[in-house]
Amino acid sequence: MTTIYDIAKRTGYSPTTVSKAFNNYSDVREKTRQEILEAAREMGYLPNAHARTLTTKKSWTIGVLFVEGTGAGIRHPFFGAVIEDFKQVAVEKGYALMFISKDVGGKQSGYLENCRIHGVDGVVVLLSDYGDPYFQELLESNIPMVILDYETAQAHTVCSDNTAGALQAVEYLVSLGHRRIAHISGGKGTFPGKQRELGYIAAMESHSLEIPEGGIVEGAFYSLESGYAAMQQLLALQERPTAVFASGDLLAQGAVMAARDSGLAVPADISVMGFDDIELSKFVTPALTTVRQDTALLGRRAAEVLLSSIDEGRGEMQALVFPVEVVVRESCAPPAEE
Amino acid sequence: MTTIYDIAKRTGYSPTTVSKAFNNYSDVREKTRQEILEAAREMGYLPNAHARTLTTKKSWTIGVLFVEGTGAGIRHPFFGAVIEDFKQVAVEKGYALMFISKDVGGKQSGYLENCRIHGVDGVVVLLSDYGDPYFQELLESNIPMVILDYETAQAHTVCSDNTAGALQAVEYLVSLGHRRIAHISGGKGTFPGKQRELGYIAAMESHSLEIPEGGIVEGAFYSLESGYAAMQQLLALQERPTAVFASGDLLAQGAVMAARDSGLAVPADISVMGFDDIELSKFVTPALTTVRQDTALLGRRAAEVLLSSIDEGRGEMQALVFPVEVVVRESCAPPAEE
DNA sequence: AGTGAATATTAAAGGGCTTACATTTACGGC
DNA sequence: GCCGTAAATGTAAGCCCTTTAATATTCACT
Repeated sequence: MTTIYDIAKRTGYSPTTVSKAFNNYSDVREKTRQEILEAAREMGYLPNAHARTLTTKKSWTIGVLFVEGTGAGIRHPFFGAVIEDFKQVAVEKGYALMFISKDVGGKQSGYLENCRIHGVDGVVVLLSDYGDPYFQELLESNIPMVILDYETAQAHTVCSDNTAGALQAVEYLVSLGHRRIAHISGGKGTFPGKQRELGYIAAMESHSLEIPEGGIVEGAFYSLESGYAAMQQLLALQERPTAVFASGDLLAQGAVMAARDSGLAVPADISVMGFDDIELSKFVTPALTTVRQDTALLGRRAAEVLLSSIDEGRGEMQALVFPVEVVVRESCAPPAEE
Repeated sequence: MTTIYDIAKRTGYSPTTVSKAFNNYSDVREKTRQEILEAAREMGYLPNAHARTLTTKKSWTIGVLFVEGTGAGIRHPFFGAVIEDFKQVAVEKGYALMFISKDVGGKQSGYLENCRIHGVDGVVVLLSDYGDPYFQELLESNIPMVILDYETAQAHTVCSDNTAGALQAVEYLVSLGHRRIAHISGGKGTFPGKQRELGYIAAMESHSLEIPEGGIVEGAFYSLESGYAAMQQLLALQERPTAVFASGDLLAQGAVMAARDSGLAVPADISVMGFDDIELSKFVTPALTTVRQDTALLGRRAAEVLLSSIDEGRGEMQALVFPVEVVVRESCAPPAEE
């Protein structure tokens, strides 16, 4: 492995000068720099990131805290899309991404601990359970951080305007003529779930529509299965709703399947609307009418916020909220005449 | 930041002993170790991975080479699933995962270079374009490596039995009574694409079935759009095939949509079969009959192969091939009477 | 020539950890 | 009491790089 010492020996300069040549110090003569760079190329020199980090305290590494345990992980359609765009700008700026787990080598250690051990310069958080004590510990720390799908004054946050999204969704259903609109809520603990539920309630109130007794059902983990189960509950209601707004696309799709299995046609007999616009939503039949989040924008802006927080200190915490839009497809229609 | 020197000072032992205490050397007395560990805990000591790596030459980091550029990246449904399981066993064994890009900080540098700079202990490769010269460069190197969805004698490889899968697919279609079976092939450059096409051809021959002129169409990037276009070509054929075997689920789904847009019902008028069994395949209508790859197994075994290659030297190259299975759902049926 | 200011180069000190090797301590046996 | 061995601990060098402060060189100008 070639080091700056080897280059120094070969060119006759000191290691100091060699190092400076690579780091574009203004006090090495252009001719000298060229000589050194040329030698480095010939010798196949590559800098050692660990040695550099050891002295500079800067690792050029960003920790990625990704949903663990639920079995979704990297597969998670929404977070997966966001992180991909995040990665693009981070890499562009010279950073590498590293997954931070809480149990490494079978030892329970926690996110913060692993961040410290690896000396990451910052962290991007994409979790669904923000109650996790290990996450809280990280949150208390002073590591530059950006969190997705969550809001807190303790860190920069980036999320979609869930409340407004839910509002728009209900608006749309109302505009089709629906009045008995039920809601399949996201998991209790999730931030977007709460927001969307709030938006739903607010929208119903603003139209003076009554929320049917039992008209809000919780679906766990945003999973297809829980959407299915939730829909079964809704269909068993005294007065069956004519439209259902689900907090996630998978929940919605589960609802569609439950309706179908009960002999109801979507959207002829009952309308179903989702949230997220994950990839599969345009392929299912009927294609899902939903609320689209701009994942590319979320990812990109999250990266920008984090990087500038790394460069310029944490500064004022930013809570970025991005607008969403209703994507009309085939799963909603005016209610059937009664 | 607490270091072993701080602990040494506080406990009165030397840094050496402190280091040994952490590394479970047998020559520190149990009582001493306890004292040191206790002090470390009180002082909030955490080891510095970079310093450790610098001396030991072992980074406990695995580089992940993930499809770039096509826009799919982490979203890629198949690779995403595989890497998730890979990650699980790697983390379990104490490794962290780091994404390796070829252009960092706007500089074109290449995979190998970045692996060296970060001193990764090994690399897992999930690419679709294995012709990339930067990948070739990496392949020539001696970095422990496991490659997915590819075969070469130069590295350990893990893939599904694509040929057999294609064979089984055709078998199944034949068993339903189909004889005019067309194929939508994967991209020219992809390894699984070639394998599956070969399997298709072999299967057709073994049944003495003629491959219709123009009955093999290439779909680029395994994308929905190219599946759609390919299907349009097939439907325009003199004698329309009664069944189409597509090299990927997205291709297949595109084909289904093309058929539908041409006024054909799937599977009543034409059967469509896919490959991969990505998540959405069970949600579309008709649910896609396809060939399932065991992504969990692929990921897990890939990790095991890589880790043992790291521990015990590269050794004999292994080419692991895993069986696949036909998943019967709704998109295939016996051909219509003529 | 001599001065001072600017420019170019280097020595040396870390950064936090591991490890080969050296040294000290403990202890049973004579 | 002294020796030898095994067990426990310590010294010091080294991993590769950066950075501060000091030294050397150049050059313009009296």
